[in-house]
Amino acid sequence: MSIESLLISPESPPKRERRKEARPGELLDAALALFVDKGFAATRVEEVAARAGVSKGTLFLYFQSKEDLFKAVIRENIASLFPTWNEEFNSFQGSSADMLRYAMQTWWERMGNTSASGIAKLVMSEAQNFPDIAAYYQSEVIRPGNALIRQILARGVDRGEFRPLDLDQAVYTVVAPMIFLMMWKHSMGACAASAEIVDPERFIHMQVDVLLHGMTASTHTPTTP
Amino acid sequence: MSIESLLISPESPPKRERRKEARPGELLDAALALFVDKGFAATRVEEVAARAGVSKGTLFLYFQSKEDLFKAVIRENIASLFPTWNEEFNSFQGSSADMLRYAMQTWWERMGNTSASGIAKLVMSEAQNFPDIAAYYQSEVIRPGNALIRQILARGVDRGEFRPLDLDQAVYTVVAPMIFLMMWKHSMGACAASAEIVDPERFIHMQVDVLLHGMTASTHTPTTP
Amino acid sequence: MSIESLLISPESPPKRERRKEARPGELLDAALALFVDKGFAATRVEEVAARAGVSKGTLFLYFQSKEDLFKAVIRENIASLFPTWNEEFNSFQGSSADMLRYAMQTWWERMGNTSASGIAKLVMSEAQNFPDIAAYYQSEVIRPGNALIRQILARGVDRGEFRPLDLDQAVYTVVAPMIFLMMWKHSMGACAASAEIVDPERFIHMQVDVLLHGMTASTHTPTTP
Amino acid sequence: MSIESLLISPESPPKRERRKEARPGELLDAALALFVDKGFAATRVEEVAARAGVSKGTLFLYFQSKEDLFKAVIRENIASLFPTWNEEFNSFQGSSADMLRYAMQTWWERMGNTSASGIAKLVMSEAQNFPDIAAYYQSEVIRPGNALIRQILARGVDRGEFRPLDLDQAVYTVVAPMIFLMMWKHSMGACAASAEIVDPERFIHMQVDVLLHGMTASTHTPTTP
DNA sequence: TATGAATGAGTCTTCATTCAT
DNA sequence: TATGAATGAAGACTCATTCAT
Repeated sequence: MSIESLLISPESPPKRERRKEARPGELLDAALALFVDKGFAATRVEEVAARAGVSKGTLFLYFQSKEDLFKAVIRENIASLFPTWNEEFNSFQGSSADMLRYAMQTWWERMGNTSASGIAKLVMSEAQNFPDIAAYYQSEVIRPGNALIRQILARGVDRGEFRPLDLDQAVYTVVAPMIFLMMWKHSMGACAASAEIVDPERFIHMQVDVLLHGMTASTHTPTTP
Repeated sequence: MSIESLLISPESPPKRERRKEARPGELLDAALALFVDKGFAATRVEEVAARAGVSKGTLFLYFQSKEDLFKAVIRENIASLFPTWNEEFNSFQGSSADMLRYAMQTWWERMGNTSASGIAKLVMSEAQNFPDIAAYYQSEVIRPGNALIRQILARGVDRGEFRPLDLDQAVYTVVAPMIFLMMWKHSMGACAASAEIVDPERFIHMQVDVLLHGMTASTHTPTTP
Repeated sequence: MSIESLLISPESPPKRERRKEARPGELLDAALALFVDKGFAATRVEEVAARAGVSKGTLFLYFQSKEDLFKAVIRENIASLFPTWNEEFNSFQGSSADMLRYAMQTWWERMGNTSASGIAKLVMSEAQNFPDIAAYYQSEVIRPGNALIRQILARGVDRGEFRPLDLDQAVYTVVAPMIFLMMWKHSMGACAASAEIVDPERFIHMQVDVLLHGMTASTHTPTTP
Repeated sequence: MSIESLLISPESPPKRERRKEARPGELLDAALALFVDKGFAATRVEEVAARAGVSKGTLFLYFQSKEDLFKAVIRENIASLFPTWNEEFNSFQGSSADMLRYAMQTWWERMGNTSASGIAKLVMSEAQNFPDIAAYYQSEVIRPGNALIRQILARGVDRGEFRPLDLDQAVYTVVAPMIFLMMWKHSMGACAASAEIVDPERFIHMQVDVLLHGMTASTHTPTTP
């Protein structure tokens, strides 16, 4: 869909184009979009192929089966998330509060707002039917993700910026709202009818606000029986 | 079926009457379990029928189609949650902190820990394919649920127990972790491989703790740019 | 295709007839005919179903897969051959020459002239692709068949009717022409063009004649270097 | 196509000339091996091409279709057998018994033991699906082959070495065991499980022995009703 | 000529749905 | 009502064949 292609050529779309390198990526993109949109089962391989601009048979040139395609979609879109992220946080300068706020905003920008959030939805929806994908996601996304958050919280506690916390659980305090937000975007949030649209910016702002209030060192705990 | 049921019962239900009324319910139960477990598409109607102890044909006597069954499952299991809940909270005596804590614990006991949490998973997973179900869920569950939480928070703010809050957003501060917890239970949490099991009790305890800390009136807000 | 069905009823062929017991047999018959005629690969399951008067789906109600159907066809048509045969020969009265002649004629009547000969063709044609079928055929047909022939020859030798023979090999002296005859019938013999049609009666007559001549005790062996 | 090939090369074999002429032969060899091994339908053209060391597309440069390739395989491997054979037997010196023995041994050496036996298997297995191939085989192999055998038998009868025979049928007395042997080698004989392996040498030895015994002139015929 | 990416008609197989009993 | 045999539309996948390079 380059500009030229819109201007020139009423001729014809070149058929039987040979683009071996590009194909898998195009198919993966098409599959991601459709799987996220309609779910794995409700997406026909022919649709994926069509969206990628190729025929059904071509898809099977690159992926052994529909399941194989599914797994490739997940893997492809998960792989490169954490390496860069980890670095960033290792060299972070500033308060732990800022760090946490930055983490959550960044999370949204780089995952929630991209197709990666579709992956999260997909994996959670289909985890039961694809245990190996679930395990893979667990080790490649959840574990490192949690570790990252935990690091931030530990830093805050160490520096006396946050009060002492049960880190194992505190991690979910950050993770849960973010995952909720991503899921929501791809389920209820995508239904036009929904009046209660969740605005990510405001949502995150509030979550951060409450979290930081709640974690900040203070003398008294609210009444607990 | 039992001998007694054949002997006693004066104005007795007719003998071979094999609980006609119960059938739809049994089918709905079976369908709920299987849909939650395997997803809508991966569940065969024959499995549902088998689990309910009837034949495939019988299922179609009560439900026009598989989709119809799906919608009935959702509707059936959503319906009656809030009436009783609302009452309970209208007459609640005690601090708003306790009220919030109670709300979240109750939520888990009555939804998270029951098949109702399966519904949430189901609806979120299939929302795209069943927009009317999503809309229905929105109006029957999400809206009243949010209203309930909002009420609690408003009470806390009014009474000066909580600091002033943007209630529209604050609601999600409570809702997000609970929905996350239910989703998790039915996706990643159900995969044996998962080492990072989330313990609901501890999870909720921590969430409440941080929330109350974070919402409780205090003089200084943590650094916000 | 009974006579009545041709006379009466211009009404309509009853659709959706329920004949659970009859179905597998009808399908097996249809499959046998088509497999023998066109080979396994060239036969479409839909053809089999159509020939059996049912729909494609019905076939899969009774057989898990096309391969499964193939194996069932073989098994079904092989099973009951030898039990009755063995008895017959155990109680045979008469010369061993007559016995051998009877064996070969009977072989043709009961196998060669029936669909069972199609099985032989089928098994030999597809043995490579279905090793387990080949093994099954080996143990259920070839081994008992050879044993039967061997018994007859041994009897002849014992009684001094035949000259001493290397029985292991002599068996093939009887078996080879019969198997050739069955194969021929279903391959070259079925092609109209073929001028050299093999007439089973005369073929067997000659084979028996030469065999008996050749096996009959005599003093001199023809020149062997 | 190289520049050199246009410039140099007086009568020299051009350098990069990759044996154009050899290609079809290599493909035919590969096809023969695979067709014999797996059957026509179960062999993919890509496998044939790979085995011949060329690409799939190249195969279609030389053969219009898979069927065309099949027919070429048969034709190619049948053609030149009989010319040399006929000569040999026209000038044979020695007893007709020796001649027959020699014929059968030679048959095995030059057909049974070579890929030509695979052709027989192939043709018999697929005769139904390729009637023209069957007809061709009939006229190019079976008719001349039978004629050859018939000639030998006639010679024996003429010379008084064999007893008078119905030659039309007697021919099969020789042909049947040989064809059986070839078929067996490529079907049951190729299945490892098979304990009853037929040893060609001993098999032929016995067949010849019985045939010669059976055909040799003698006064009495065994009891025939 | 040779390649191998691309095609799409053809098949097997599944499963929601129907309907005769 | 209840059954479950039968149906057939739909979908995954294969592979002979084509064609741009």
